[in-house]
Amino acid sequence: MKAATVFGLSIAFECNEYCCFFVIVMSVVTRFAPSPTGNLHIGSVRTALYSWLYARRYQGEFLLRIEDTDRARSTQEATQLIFNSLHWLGIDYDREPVFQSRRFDQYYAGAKVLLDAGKAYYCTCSKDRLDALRADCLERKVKPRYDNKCRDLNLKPKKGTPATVRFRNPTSGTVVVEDMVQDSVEYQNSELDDLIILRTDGSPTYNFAVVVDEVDMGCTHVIRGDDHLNNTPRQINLFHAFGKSVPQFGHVPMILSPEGRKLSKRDDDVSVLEWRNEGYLPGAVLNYLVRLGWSHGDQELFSVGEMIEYFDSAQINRSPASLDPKKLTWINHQHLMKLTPAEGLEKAKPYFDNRGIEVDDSDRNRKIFEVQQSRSHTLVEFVDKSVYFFTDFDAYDEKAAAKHLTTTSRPLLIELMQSLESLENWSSTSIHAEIAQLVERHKVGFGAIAQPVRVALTGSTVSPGIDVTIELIGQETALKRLASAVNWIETKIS
RNA sequence: GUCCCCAUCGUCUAGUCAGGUCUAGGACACCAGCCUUUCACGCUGGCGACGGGGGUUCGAAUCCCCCUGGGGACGCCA
Repeated sequence: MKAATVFGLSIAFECNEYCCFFVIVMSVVTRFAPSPTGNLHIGSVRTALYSWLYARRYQGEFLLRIEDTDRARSTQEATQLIFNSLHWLGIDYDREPVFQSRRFDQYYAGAKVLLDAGKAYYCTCSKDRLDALRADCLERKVKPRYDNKCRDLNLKPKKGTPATVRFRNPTSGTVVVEDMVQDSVEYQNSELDDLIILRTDGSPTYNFAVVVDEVDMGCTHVIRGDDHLNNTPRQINLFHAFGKSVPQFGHVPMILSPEGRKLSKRDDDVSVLEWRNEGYLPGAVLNYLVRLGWSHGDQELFSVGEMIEYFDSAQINRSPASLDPKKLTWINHQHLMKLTPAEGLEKAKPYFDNRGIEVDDSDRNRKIFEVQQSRSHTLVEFVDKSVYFFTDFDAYDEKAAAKHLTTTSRPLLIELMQSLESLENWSSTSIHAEIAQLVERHKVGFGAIAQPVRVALTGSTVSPGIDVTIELIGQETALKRLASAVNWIETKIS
């Protein structure tokens, strides 16, 4: 569909038959507009996902806008974090990102249009006066709002005189937000006041900048957190003042911490990149996030393609959802189990690198992933559980060694070592046959030999099937570790 | 304080708009059992919810009102 987006217009002009089709293709434009002031947290990522899904679902465009008008709080690092997070998740955007900090000319121009039309005015009220006004309102237990002191003064401040520009909000009537998620929400204009659109330093305020941006970027659908719902009537009035059509809004509820509290931006555990570090798969993170507040019947597991195919704003929940790390882990496990060995190995590579272990794409390594994937919830867990295939462990698990590395198991280990030494066809099948014979000869249970061997080879009592574990550890290493175990038992006795 | 939003198992949710098929379904987690050479996977079963009160109706999780609880907004932050 990318190609259609790029070539849509020219094809549309050439071919009448497809014209109508491409009008639909070009109609949806959504956007994600984070402010670069810290971690990109989970709630933001989910609104980005919903916007992206919506655009992809309707073959529209998805745009990125960095809201960095607050120079004091915006950072380069945070901007990079946004790019990295989206890139890791595979949430791609269709045009170059828009930076609000580079669009001040457009905001001035927009303000001038309103000023010239008498829809905005200069205000010379000082910050102190405004603060006092607000404090007074709070004291009188009424909604804090500007008292319109400068509204009809027709001020023309000279250069150098500090003045803000305010929007002349309608004083009567209602504004109805027709919302894709919240249905229609009605506000009285009397509840709204004349918001500042340009600060004394000339910079635009949020509610004004976004309206100019939505218009310039041609956004048709604005999907964002419901903390913006109360801003929406002001923005709608602004759209009207510009004589522009109002985009379709969709206000999605926030995401709460597992304890049901508001997520804090400072919390590291709410950053998606942290989830990457913990070994979660981007597809699984998307799957988890999409189900948080949205559903498609009883389906729990979605590929990205399915999300796009089924995503539907009508099924977005109106109530906030709490994060459940255990369900994330389960979903990640499910996605991990669907990976082919080659894919799994490739995705695990960076995590092996972190531990200084080199893994190439060999048949053996693929098989290691294959036998571990149902036992691992995350890539980190997979790597942690597989190190003994690559490097020798430092020490036996104390309890495991005490229980299984004993004088009783010693002869069995020695005997197995002998049969493995002469084994020509090194495969789990033939290894299994050797163990089976041993078990038969000594009239013991399979576990009587499997557990001591497991401890000898892996250091602990947990591993995949013992035959395949032996195979994958390799003949040379297996014999070496078996010998060490026998020695260990001897030194323990003496 | 004012305005706005929300409310089904511990959690994510289906069901709510078009009231009956809901003694409320699924999933995660938890518990028990089966499978089994350990750990997992898998399978079977169990525990577990319509916040409260009024209406409307033959019938309410579903519609209306009130209460309670939670959240948001009310910035020269975004």
